[in-house]
Amino acid sequence: MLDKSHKHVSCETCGARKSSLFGNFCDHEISNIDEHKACAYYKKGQPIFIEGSFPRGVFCLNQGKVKIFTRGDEGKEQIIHIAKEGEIIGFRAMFSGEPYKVAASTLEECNICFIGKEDFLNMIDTNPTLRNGIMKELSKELGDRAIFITNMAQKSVRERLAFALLILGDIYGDEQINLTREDMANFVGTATETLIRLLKDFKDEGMIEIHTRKLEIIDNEKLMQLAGR
Amino acid sequence: MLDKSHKHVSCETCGARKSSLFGNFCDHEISNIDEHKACAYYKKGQPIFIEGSFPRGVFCLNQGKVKIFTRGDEGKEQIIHIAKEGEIIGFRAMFSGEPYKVAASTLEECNICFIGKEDFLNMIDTNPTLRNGIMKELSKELGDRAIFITNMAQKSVRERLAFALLILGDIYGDEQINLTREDMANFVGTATETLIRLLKDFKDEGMIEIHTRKLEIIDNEKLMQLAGR
DNA sequence: TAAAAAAAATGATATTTATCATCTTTGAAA
DNA sequence: TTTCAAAGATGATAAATATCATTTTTTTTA
Repeated sequence: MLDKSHKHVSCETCGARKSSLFGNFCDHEISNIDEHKACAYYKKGQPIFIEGSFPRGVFCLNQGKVKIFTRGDEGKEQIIHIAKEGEIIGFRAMFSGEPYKVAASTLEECNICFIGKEDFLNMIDTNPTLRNGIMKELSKELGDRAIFITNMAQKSVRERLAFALLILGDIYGDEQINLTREDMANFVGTATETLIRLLKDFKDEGMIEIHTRKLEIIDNEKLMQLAGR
Repeated sequence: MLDKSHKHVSCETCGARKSSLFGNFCDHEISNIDEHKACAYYKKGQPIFIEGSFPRGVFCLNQGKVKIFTRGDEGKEQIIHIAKEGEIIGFRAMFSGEPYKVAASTLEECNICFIGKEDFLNMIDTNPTLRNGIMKELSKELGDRAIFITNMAQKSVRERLAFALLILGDIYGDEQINLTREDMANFVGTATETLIRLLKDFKDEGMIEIHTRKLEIIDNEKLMQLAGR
């Protein structure tokens, strides 16, 4: 259980920072963020920002997992990305000048820090390393999404599930994958019932183990083979 | 028929430039590009760069249309974007440090200029306006691709075709849409046969007119309604 | 302009996946 | 604990779309 107070989480001691875009900031820069940011505890299932609203800053994920998603015409969610500790969320809309095209909400309890738009853009202007890191990140994601689109268009649901499980395995690390069947279906891009049936198949075929809500990957090799490439 | 010589196309007189990211460059900056770029004529169907290779610079589209695509496991193309006059192509891989995740090839005769990596990155570093333009572009595309993914996951082929036709209508402007059925199917993300059948339905329903290879949009309203939103 | 190649079109059929209805299990709250 | 709501699971059925085989039309090139 996380600390639910709104106590300040220092960037200096933030375990997630090392792996983040702020990873190589010097002391001076770190204390600059520390002074300007606000920290907050989020319950499971809480929205961080919603589609269509205008961004007022970026969010830095100190602890927990967050889903980034859009909604189709009938309101069904499509999960585009699952962010983990250390990721900066919502910086895309900071540059595009458009309102958010995606929404973000927590998948579990989270500690999230907020950096205001002005402060963030200021950092970008004055810190080439951060700037290059951001540009690199934007570019990488753009490439990933091209592949995501192609998978959606050409792979079967079964293949996409294998692909999704591999990604989820990376995100959850040593922890077991912990998502509702609905969220998982919305990540794979299929109906919840179809996802449930396929998970059972995967279990029967020895690729995963199902511990009620949590999933464990047993045969990475086989999943990779099935996912293609 | 375009000029097939490898004659230098001057940025000063380039009609496509006004609407491009170089649109507001001053004389000094323009002549800087002019000195460092190379111009080339491309035939229809010629590759500009391929998936997996390493980028050596960016391409500036002076005349013609270019498809940006990936290939799925069975080699089938998925068209991610169709670039038109004025667009800069291939700058994503310039920042990501990765090889190209997409390929580009011409859909018609093109005049394309090339700016080397070093020169381009130099411009980015020293020209904040260009840099912000690039970041805005990356961000916008990222948002567009989130919607693309969602459409793929949740819309029927019929709805996606309507959506695709609207986008193609924008790209082709007053010209008629001019793509092979296969390319169009690879943009919509469906089988060529399915696309052909649906085009006939759309014609019968009065949404488009088919002039052999070229398509004309007749009822924009109806397409928008069908595409959803 | 004829021949060949590429693209477009059509029909029949199979397969995948969504949808709807219902039932069971799990976890949270009273 | 017991109770209730949410999540998970299952079965039957329908619909959408892919696939394969074949024919026709258009475009390219010799």
